[in-house]
This record gives sequence, structure tokens and C-alpha cells, in this order.
Amino acid sequence: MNRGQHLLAIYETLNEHFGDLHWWPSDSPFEVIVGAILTQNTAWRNVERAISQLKSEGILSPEGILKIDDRMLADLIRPAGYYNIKTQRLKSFIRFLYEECNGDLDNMFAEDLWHLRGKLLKVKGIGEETADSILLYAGNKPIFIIDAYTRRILQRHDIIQRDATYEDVQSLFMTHLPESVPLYNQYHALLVNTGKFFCNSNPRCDVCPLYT
DNA sequence: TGCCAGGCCGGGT
DNA sequence: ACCCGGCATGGC
Repeated sequence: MNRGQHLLAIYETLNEHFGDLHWWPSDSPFEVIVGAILTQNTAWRNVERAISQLKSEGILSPEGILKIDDRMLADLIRPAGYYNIKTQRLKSFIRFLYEECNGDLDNMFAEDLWHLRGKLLKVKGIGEETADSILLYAGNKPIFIIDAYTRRILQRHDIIQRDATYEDVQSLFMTHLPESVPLYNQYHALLVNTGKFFCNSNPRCDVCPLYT
């Protein structure tokens, strides 16, 4: 079985086990973007608290984040950790959105995928995974997200080397799978769920569906 | 109680 | 081009 077939087999197994996960949990594309920044190296549970505070203050919008004072924003997102840095990251994204896209996400996502990705990567606080999460889950663009779970699972199954770069792993998925937003969406969600439920609590993976 | 969570940046080799 | 410390809360 070559690596492409292996990737498809893993998808089938996980999809059968978990079913449709309909990611990313959110009420709006903007909420996805905020979540993508807040969840950097942070448990999602804590991000939910932060987002719910932003909602209850009525500032979960580009204009809301633009206008709120840094100190107040930091206080609201405190549960997500790294609150000072993440305040700056949210603000720098908002500055980009206003300066380059007239403050409008529809304008932003009207750009060509890879061109927009390049621009997002220039925003301080947005790296590859965050950019790709924004593109796929907020913008419905066909790009595959690589995260720590994905790497661990693929390493464990000898599909990638430990020193594979982000681009190596991403192109592996994107050259072997059909280009499909729903597929990329569901596959990444499946990998994260697998990591959460089987790798963390059961590092030996005895009960992981990929081993049974 | 210490370690980790859906990373990224900046300074040092 | 890598490598590493810093960033911070909440759960187990």
C-alpha cells in the first residue's frame, strides 16, 4: 500500500468510527478566525470561555475588536492564556483586514487562495497552521491543515519522517487526495479527534481505531 | 503537582 | 537554516 492509499484508508477508518464532525464549531467566519488565533497552543475549552466573553460584550466583530481598548480585550480573552500576545495578534489581523480588505471578510476571501495565504503569513501572529485554519474553516478554501496531532499520527504510522516540514506534510495530503473542501474539513477534524481521544489518554493506542 | 493543550515570534548559533 | 526560551490559563 503506497502512502496515498494509506492516507485514504486512514480517512475511511476514522470517518467510519467518528462520523460527520461538522467542524469548525462557530456562528460566523469571523468567530472562526478569532478562535484560530486564540487556540494557538491552547486547549479549546479555554478558548470557548474567551469567545463567549467576547460575545457577551458584543464585540465579536471586526469593528468590535478594532475599537476595544487593548487592556479590556486582554481581560476578556484571559481564559485563553497568552492574553497579552493574543491581544496583539487579534489587533494585527484586524489592522490587516481594514488596511488591505476594507474591513470586510468577503473582500478578503475574494482573493486567490495562495496569494491570500502569503498575505496572511505576513501578519504578525499568523503562522502556517493559523493561516490554513482561517482559509479552510472560515473561507471554505481547499487547503489542508497540518497540526501537531496530524504529525504525531502520521509519524506513528511511518508515513512521514520526524523532520518533515509543514509544506512536506501538507503537499503529501494535497497531492494524494482529491481537492475537496468538505474532505479536507472532515479529515483534519478526524485527526484532531483521534489525537484527543486516543493519543493523549492512551499513548500506546491500544484502542485507537487505526490499530484495530 | 507538574505537564500539557488544535503555535508563533525573536534572538542566538 | 535550525534551535530555544518566552508567552499564561485551566484540567487532569
